[in-house]
Amino acid sequence: MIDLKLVQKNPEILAKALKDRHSDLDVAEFKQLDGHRRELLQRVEDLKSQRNQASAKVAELKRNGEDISSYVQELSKLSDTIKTLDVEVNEAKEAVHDWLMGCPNIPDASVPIGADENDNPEVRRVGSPREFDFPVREHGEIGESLAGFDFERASKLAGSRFLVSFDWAARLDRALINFFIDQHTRREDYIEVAPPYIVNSQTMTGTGQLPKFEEDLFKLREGDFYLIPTAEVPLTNLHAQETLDESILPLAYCAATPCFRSEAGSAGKDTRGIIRMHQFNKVEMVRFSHPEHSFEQLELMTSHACHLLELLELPYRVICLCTGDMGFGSAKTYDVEVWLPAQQKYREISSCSNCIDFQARRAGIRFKSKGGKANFVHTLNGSGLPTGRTIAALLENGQQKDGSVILPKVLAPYLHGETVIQPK
RNA sequence: GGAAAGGUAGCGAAGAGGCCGUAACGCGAUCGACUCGAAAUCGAUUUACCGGUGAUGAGCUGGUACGUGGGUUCGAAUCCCACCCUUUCCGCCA
Repeated sequence: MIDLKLVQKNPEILAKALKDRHSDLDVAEFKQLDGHRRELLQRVEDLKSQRNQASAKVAELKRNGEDISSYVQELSKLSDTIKTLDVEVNEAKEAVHDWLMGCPNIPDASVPIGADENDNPEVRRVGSPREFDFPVREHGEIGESLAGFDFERASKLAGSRFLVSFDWAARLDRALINFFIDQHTRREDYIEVAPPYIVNSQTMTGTGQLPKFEEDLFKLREGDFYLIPTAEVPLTNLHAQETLDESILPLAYCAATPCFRSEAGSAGKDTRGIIRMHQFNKVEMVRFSHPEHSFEQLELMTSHACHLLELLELPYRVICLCTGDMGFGSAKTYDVEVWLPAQQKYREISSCSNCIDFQARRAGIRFKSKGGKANFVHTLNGSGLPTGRTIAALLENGQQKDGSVILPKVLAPYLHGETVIQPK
């Protein structure tokens, strides 16, 4: 949620942000809703002030044993008026709140202005795509031919966009999780967390999945429960409604969890392979930062995702999402894209965002210095990394002419030394 | 799933229709006094949000909040209803 005060005092800032994002929201509508709310509020608060004064008088009279019946009748009328007006005030408040909850974050000044993914500038490119002297196969085919992926049985068990992994593929998934987590917790400053995979609607609202993007989520039939689409949701909400001591910032968490996404609206996209699944495993990084340092923290966190790809010897590039392509809650996002030889394209493997105070305000995550005033922290999140897309990249980039796949040496300790996947 | 107890400031906890919500009492935190310094002691300060005014500050001023949402009442932390959560016990279970 963006700052109410900011919209009231500087509506032109939000107007520009909405235009740059190609949003169809109109600040004029907010002005009208908020004006209405304030007008009603003033009226009802004035009446309540009258009632409070009168009530004190009634109490005093009653204590002295005097007759209060004449007051009671008049106050009854006043209370009825207040009750009616209170309903209107609540509706007006809700309208303003709903508008704000549906309003995206304001992009940082450093974010390039653009309409869609074609306007995302490349920040840097690392490693160079390998030259192949044989026809390159796509990862789904490689995985199936090496008896690691079983799409048919996955479809039988659950449906399309699911995967059953066997043998080396299942082991590789587990190895990558351990490798990523070890890097984050031993080399960097992340604290490993094992959060719930199911959260309630308040938690989903804190990070911005609700109320606007409910169709992207899997909702459980019983109770107020949703499957997490990313560990960003439980990790960021760990400190919801808390005031942190300033000295513990920056605070970093990572978690390996399955992620569940309905992929509504992506029919026909990435139907081959394992790029877009309803369920996949991912290690997520989340950082809580002092507002003054959050953009440095974004660079740092992005470098953590990139470092993993370097260790895995995968060519990648980093792009900066333009205003039109950025996610709802983000003020600035870097996407890290890994090279997929079969597609002859860089494809998103990590998305690192600084949400500034947007999520912190929704979830009530504050920090306080000694003797200072509480203020909202800045929250950041990034993939580091998803196992599925990483495996896809490893298979395509490591494929050999004889059908085998050579995996990077760095994974050897996690695979009992077996870094070559041989055809049976 | 059943039963009981509970949910009030940073923490513990009192209050049981108006005299009690910047909320008793205890702890903690911040500042000050005493001290060479510390401890102990003494004193002061210490909720958030939404309006009005003002400068998105200070100050002044009004309103709201006792788990959440309703109800009764001139008036609710207090009475009634529903729900959520916590703890303990029982049942079931990896």
